[in-house]
Amino acid sequence: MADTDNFFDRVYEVVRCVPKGRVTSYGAIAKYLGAARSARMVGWAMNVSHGKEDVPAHRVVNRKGLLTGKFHFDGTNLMQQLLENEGILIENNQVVDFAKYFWDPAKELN
DNA sequence: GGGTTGACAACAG
DNA sequence: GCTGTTGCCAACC
Repeated sequence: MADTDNFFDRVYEVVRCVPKGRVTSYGAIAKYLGAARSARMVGWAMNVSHGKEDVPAHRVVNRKGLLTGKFHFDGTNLMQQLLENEGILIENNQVVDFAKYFWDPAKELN
């Protein structure tokens, strides 16, 4: 386990550290990992993290706060329901007051 | 070893 | 402001 995950494991760790009621963006995580231009890698990691309950992928949204990956979840609005359960309001597949709920690992974890 | 894909992001039109 | 294209890098076929 875990020798092939080095890049993903970093993502898991960051996402896992995201406090409840907060959301982060792929770019923020990627940038924290030193791969700011590789935000897609974060999304790929999320795909693998799908089977990991410790990785709240629903707290990870794109730069616009849009729930891009909600279609990848089991249900259609499962991701939204989870975020609402965290206390985050979602409207039109987008996080309300995204900037307020935005959690920057490079800043918070620093 | 090579080509395509991908839960994004930034720039150009 | 939105749509289209490019870039980036790792995984998948």
